[in-house]
Amino acid sequence: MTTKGKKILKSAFMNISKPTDSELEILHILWAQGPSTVRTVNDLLNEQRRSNPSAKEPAGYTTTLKLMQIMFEKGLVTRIEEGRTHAYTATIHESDTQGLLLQQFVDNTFRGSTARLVMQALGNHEASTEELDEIKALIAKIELGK
Amino acid sequence: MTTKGKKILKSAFMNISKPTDSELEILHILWAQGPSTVRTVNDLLNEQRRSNPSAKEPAGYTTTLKLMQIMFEKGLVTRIEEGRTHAYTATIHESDTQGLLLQQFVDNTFRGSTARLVMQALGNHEASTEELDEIKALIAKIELGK
DNA sequence: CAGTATCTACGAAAATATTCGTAGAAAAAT
DNA sequence: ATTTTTCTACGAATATTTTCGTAGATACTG
Repeated sequence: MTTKGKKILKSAFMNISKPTDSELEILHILWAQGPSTVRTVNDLLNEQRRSNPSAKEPAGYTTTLKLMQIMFEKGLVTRIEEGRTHAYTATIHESDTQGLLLQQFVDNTFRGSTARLVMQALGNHEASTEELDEIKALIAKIELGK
Repeated sequence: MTTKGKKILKSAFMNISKPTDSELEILHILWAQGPSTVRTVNDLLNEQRRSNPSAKEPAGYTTTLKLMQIMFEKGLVTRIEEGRTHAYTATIHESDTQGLLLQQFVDNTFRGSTARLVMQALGNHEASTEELDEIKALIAKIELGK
């Protein structure tokens, strides 16, 4: 098996394949919670899904278990045994992952134009005053560094 | 079949399902070129892929044909017969599609926080002075409207 | 005209992602 | 101590996406 054509996360960790949408849902929970059991992840996952009408149907326990086992095989998570259960931890950092997914998304959807992405994001979405201030501050900081 | 859990593009056009990655590649070509034949799309597609080392392998002609036929069935494109061949046209607008894909992407990857998306985008990517100015202008405009 | 190239349509294989049932071990509950 | 619950492991069914081979029609070439 070659890696040609595969999408690869090149964070501090090499050769970790891009997480699927389902995997990303789980990663978000692990990032927010820290090391968690399958039970915890499954409960939180379904809680989120139930409170979001456009989300997928709640997942069965073994579905989440299987996904996390696959993520373990892929190297997306590690796990340690705690008695009978396993505590899972994400091996990749949230911002690394977001950065690389963003890069791919900009390439795929905006043909690489970050500016157009930002315009679209700010234009469509109702950004709060606080968000806008944060962004302005960031721009100022970037301009200083130029 | 219900639409529950399906991802739906609600642009001016209702009930059009979200394009897959491959479909998006084709849409980009149609958006850039206007009405095009399968042959044209396939040629341009493979040209792009060959010049991008992290892209997928070039696609066979019937692969692209089949994809475009499926897109036609889904309503993502229309087509008119031109002699023996078909000229395909995207039915959805680029900015509508980008907006809705972006919404999903922000939800999936940034848990809905547009601000964090923008921060990540500006932070990682080398934005040009012109881009930054454009963005500042946009922010000013949004703030005026508040 | 005969042969070759090019097109559509279509079925189905291959690759990938998602879901769940079942089995067996360990813990908890009664 | 027996029953019930809660784990992991694992195989396999489903669903989705991507790829391609083949067949038949039409256009092009020599």
